Amino acid sequence: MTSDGYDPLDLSATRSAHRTSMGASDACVEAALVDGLTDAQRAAVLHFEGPALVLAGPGSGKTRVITQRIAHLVSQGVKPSQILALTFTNKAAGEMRNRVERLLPRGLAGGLIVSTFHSYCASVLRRHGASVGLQAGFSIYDSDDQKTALKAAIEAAGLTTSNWTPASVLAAISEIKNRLLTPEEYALEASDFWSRSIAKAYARYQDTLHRSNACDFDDLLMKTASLLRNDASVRALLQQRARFILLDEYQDTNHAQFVIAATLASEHRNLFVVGDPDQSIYGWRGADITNILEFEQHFAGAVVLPLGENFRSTAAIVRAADGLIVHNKKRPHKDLHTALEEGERVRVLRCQDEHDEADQVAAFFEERLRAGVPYRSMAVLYRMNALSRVLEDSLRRKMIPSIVVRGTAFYDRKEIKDAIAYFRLLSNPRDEVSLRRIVNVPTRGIGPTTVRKVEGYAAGSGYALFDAFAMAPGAGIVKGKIGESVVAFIELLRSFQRGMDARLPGDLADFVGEVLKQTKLDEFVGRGGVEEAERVANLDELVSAAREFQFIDDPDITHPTLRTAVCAWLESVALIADADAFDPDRGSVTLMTLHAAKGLEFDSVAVVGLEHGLLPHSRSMESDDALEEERRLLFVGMTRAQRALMISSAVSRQVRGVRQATIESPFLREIPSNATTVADRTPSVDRIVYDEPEAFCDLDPAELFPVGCSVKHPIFGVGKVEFLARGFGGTRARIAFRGVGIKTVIVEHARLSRVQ
DNA sequence: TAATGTGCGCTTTTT
DNA sequence: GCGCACATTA
Repeated sequence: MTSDGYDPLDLSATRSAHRTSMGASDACVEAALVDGLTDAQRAAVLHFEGPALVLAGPGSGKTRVITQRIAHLVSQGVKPSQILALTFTNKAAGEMRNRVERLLPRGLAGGLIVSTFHSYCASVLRRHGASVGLQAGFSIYDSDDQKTALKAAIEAAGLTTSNWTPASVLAAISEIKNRLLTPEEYALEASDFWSRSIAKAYARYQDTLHRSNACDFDDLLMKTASLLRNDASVRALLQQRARFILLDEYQDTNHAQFVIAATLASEHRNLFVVGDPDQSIYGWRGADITNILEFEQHFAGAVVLPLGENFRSTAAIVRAADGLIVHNKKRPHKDLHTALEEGERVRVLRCQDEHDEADQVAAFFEERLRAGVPYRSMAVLYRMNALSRVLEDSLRRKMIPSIVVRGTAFYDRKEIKDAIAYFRLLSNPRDEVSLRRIVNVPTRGIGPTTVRKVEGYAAGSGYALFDAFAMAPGAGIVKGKIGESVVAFIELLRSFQRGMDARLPGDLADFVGEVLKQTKLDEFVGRGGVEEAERVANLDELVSAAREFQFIDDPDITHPTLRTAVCAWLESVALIADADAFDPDRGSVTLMTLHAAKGLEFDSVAVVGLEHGLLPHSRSMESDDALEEERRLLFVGMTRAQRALMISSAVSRQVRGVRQATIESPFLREIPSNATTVADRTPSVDRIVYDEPEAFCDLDPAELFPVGCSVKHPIFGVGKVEFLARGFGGTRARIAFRGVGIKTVIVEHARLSRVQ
C-alpha cells in the first residue's frame, strides 16, 4: 500500500502501468501489466498455477505484484469470483481492490473477494456458522467484552481469580485457540495447576460465548477452520470459490490462518503468498514465522520468488536498516539493496527529554517542508500510543497539522461502546455482555441486585438472560417500580426489533439516531459540563458514521432489511483496525505506532523513543525471539522512509507520571556509522554517564549484579543487592547500603561495581 | 439504588 | 497518570 501519490524521485518505473490499460483489449492489458516490471516482479506477476512464495523485502513492490497478478489472472480468463485475496487491514484490502479495479476494464472485477482474514471468516460464519454453533446475528467481542465475559464465566463457575489477571488468562486462551484446541482437547494435555485452571476458565468462557451467540477474534479463525474441517459441503463450496488464493503479509499469519489457507488451497493448490520474514512483528499475537520459513516444506513444488530490490528508500537508509537487521540471528540470509542515490544520512538524535525530542521532530518536518515535501508525506512512529500526546502538542504549537492514526480510538469511548451495545443486543438478544452493559444505562433502577436475581431465575429456568428479564415481572421475580422499569425496558427493545425487521437498509443512520434518542442515552451522557457535551457530539458522530457506512447488497440475501444492515455495520465496526484510520489526503503529518505503519511509506519519517525499555520494550527483553521481533519492528519503521529518516531518543522521559532517566536503545549501536550523522543535544555531564557503560549494555544486569551480591556505588558506598526488577529505562536494583540505608538505583546508570 | 469519593495497581504492540 | 474496584452517603 502506498501512502500517497507524492513521488519526487519517481522511484518506480512501473507506477504508470495501469494508466494504459483502461478499456484496452485483453492482449493490451496483458502487455501493459508486465510493462516496466523488473524480471523478478514479472516472474511473480506471471506466475499462474501451483504454490508460490514471494519473498518481498521492504519497498520491493509487493502490492503492485499482487494487484497486477490478480489482473493478469483475470486477463487469462480466470473468473474474478474464483479469486480470493486476503490482507491484514481493511485499508490494505480497500486499496488493493481499488488498484485492481483500475487495472481492469470497467466492471470486470465483479465477484472478486479482497478482504481481511477476519472479515472473510466473519462472512463465512454469517452464512454457514450454524454447524459450529453460531446464529446469523452473532456478536463479535473485542478485548473489553472478552474481559467481561471471562469475569462472568469465572464468577459463575466459582473459580478463584486471585493470582491471575483476566488479561493473562485471555492471552493463554488466545494461544490455545490459535492452536485450534477445543476446551476438551486442551484439558487432556493440561497437567500442571496453572494449565488446569486455564482449561477450566477456557471451558466456562466458551460456554458464556456460546450462550451469548458470540465469538471473539480468535473464534472467527478457529470456528472457520473447524467448519472447513467438519463440513464437507461448505468446504467444497469455499474451495471452489478459492481457485486462486493470494495472501499478503504471510509472515504475520498464525497457525489457524495457515490451516484455513491450506485447506482452502488443497483443492486447486494455487496458493500465492507474499511476505518478508524481516517484517514479522505480530509474534505476540500468535503469528508463526515458521509459516513463511517453511513454506516450501508445507507445499511441495512451491516456487520461491525473491524480490530483493528496494525501490523506495535511498541508499543510506537501506544501508542503515540492513545493518540493523543483520543482527537478527534467526533469519535466512537476504540481500537488501537499492539502485537509488545515496541520499542524506540517517539523523540520529539524542535529546534532553520527550519535549525536546518532539521539538526536534517538528524542526525536522519544518525543514522538510522547506525542501518541498508536503506534510502528508511525513510521519512520526513510536512504540506505544502513550507517546503520541507530547508529539501532538509540540506539532500543534508549531502550527504543523497532524493526525494520530488510531482507528479504534473512537469506538473505545465509553458512550460509544454503550451505544454499540444497544445495537448488538438488538441484532443478537442472546448477547449477555451487551445486555449487562446497558441494562442500567441510562440508569433505570435495574441495579446489580436485580440483575443477580434475574440471573438466578435464568439459571434455574433455563431461559436466556434476555428472556428471563422479559418473564421476570410476570413470574413475580421483580416487583413494583423495578418491575415496571423492566417491562418498559423490554418493550422498548422489542419495538426497536420490530422496526429492524420492517424497515429497509437505507434507514440505518436514522434508526441509529432514533435509538439514541428514545433510549435517552444522549440525554444521559449529556448532563453536565464541557466533557459531557463532547460525549453527545461523539454520539452524533456515531450517527454520521452510520450514514457513511456503505451497505453492500449481498446477492445471497434476497430481501435485505434494516436488520441486515445493522448487522453488517456492527461487523465492520468490530473488525476495524487502527491502521484503517490512516488517510494521506488530509494534508497532515501522520502519527502512529510502528505496528500500524507496516505497509506504508513516507518521504520523511521520524522514529522516536529509541530507548532501552521502550524500543526494545521492557516486556520483550526476556527472550531472544521477542528481542529480535523488536529489532524487526525498528526495521519496519526505518524502511518506511523514502528520503529522510530521523531516529531519536531522550535522556529523560516521563512515563505514566514519573520522570525517569533512560539509556539508549542497544539497536542504535547496531546501525552502521557510515549511514548516520549523530547529534547529541544533552549536556556533557550526562554524556559521560551514558557513553561510558556501553560495554555492559549488552550484558544482563541481573547476571552482573545478582541478588545477594555486594556492590560498590560511587556515592553510597558498599551495599548488598536485595531486589532486581526490569522496567522502563533499565533495571532497577534495591540495594541496602552500609550506613546509608536502602536505595533504589538504575543499574545501567549507577556505575556500580562488584566487590567481594 | 445512585452518585460521589478514595485508594490501589498496573503499565505494548492489535485483528 | 489513569481506570477500576470498592466504600460511603443521600
